[in-house]
Amino acid sequence: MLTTERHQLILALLKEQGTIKLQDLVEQLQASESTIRRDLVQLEEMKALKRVHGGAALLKQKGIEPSLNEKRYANHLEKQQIGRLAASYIDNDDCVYLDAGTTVFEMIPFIKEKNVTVLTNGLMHIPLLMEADIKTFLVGGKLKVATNAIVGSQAVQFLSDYRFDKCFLGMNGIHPDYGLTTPDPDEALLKMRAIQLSNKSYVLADSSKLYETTFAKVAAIEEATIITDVNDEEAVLSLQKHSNVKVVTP
Amino acid sequence: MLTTERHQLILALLKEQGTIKLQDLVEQLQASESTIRRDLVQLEEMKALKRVHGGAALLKQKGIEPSLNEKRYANHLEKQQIGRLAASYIDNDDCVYLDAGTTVFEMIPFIKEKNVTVLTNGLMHIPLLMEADIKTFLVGGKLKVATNAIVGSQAVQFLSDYRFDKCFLGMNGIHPDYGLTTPDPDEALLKMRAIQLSNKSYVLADSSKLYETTFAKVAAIEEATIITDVNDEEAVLSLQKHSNVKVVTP
DNA sequence: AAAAATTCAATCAAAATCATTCAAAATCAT
DNA sequence: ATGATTTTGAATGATTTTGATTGAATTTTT
Repeated sequence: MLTTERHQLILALLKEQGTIKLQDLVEQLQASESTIRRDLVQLEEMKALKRVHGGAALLKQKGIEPSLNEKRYANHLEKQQIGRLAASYIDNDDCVYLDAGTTVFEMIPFIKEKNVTVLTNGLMHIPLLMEADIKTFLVGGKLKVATNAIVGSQAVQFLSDYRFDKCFLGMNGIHPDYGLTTPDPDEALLKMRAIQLSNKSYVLADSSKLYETTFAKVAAIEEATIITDVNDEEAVLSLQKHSNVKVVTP
Repeated sequence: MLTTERHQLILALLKEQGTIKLQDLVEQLQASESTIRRDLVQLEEMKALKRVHGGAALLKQKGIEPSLNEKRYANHLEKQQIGRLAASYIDNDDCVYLDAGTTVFEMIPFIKEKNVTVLTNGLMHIPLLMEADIKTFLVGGKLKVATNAIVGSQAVQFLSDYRFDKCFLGMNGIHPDYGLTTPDPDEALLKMRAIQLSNKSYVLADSSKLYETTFAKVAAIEEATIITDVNDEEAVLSLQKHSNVKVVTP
């Protein structure tokens, strides 16, 4: 195996798992311990990873990919289906805003229309957007480490210079009375502004978020189309009295 | 087989696989090792691929860390020393601009002062900045895939709302007559604006960039302190007549 | 706190790959 | 047909990478 290939594999495995043992690398790459040690030394020099006793770990990259716990989350399939349906609402030549949600992340590989322009505040989306050859703009502002998202007043102001055909937002609470809510006030401001600037707004949320409420109000429930999965038919029917709800099924 | 045919086949195989061994090419093209080596040398000269030990790789592979796309971590040790000296110019509470240069990347781990705020347009810097717990803002604008940098008029405008104690810039050409230059006009505009908005400007460049000129003018040479390594003592002395030059030695 | 186990870096020989050189073969121009 | 030029493949010495070994360092266990 070429050295370059080994390095790429090492980083791919590391991205999956967050940390990895040297012995695991020896087995999976079918190379000697000495070779893997040299590889890790070189990758550390290039600041692509950091060495720990017995192996290697990713640099602190919270949220670069959906958190490892969340990636293993039972709702992953549902999120993919929500993502697929969401992407189907995008047309050729659309300008869309994608916020930093994990379900929004799932929709990116399904975006197949031509000449789509994306503005996003989610750094975790960048590799997929590049992979999909989608023309991408990034919101400017403060980096929020916990979610690898761009937030803050500068971000809101940056956003205000644009308009979108559609926006796609993650949300943590969707309630007929309390509206659309999210835990973080900074992100709530951005989501609110994105809705104001878009012709159509979509909220992507799995059913666990329905009839939940979190800290910061984003908008009234009527202001966005909810894309969710089936959980409780009655609950969805009840929600539909207040909002346009699109449901995916497994 | 005609040389041209072989070249096309080599590139086709490479597009499929991302990397390929020289021995595989010998087998698949039914040509000698010497011939294939010459082919790879020529294709590299044409910048159609890059050679790695034992074979070849695509120049830019989607999803691969930008820092891994260099054949060897070119001038790595020198860049680290330049980076270390550059970081030593940062004081507590400084607001600094870091552009998307590879030598600028090297300085991040050496930033130890307290309460430093960084604004950057280089996405490759994000993991290191997070690792170093540095308060980070990101420029807003268009994503330039080739360098993983934010560029464009929006980026220049975003920058214009800030001021910096210091800025640290990569540069490809440093010449007493033609000034500071870089290949890409979009990036040149950003660098120019950064210099205008900073109390002190530093250019980080290894000696291979001295007395070189590239396409787009950024500023006159007097407008920044050059941080470089020793290459030719006379050349450095001559440069010092025009600009403040700081030299690192191995 | 000490011993045992595990992991680490350094070193070195072997293997693999590299660039250079040169003669032979193939192609081109006259 | 012939001489000139280009391309090819083999040989050789130089360089790089790999894997094994060993003593040192670190972590785990008692």
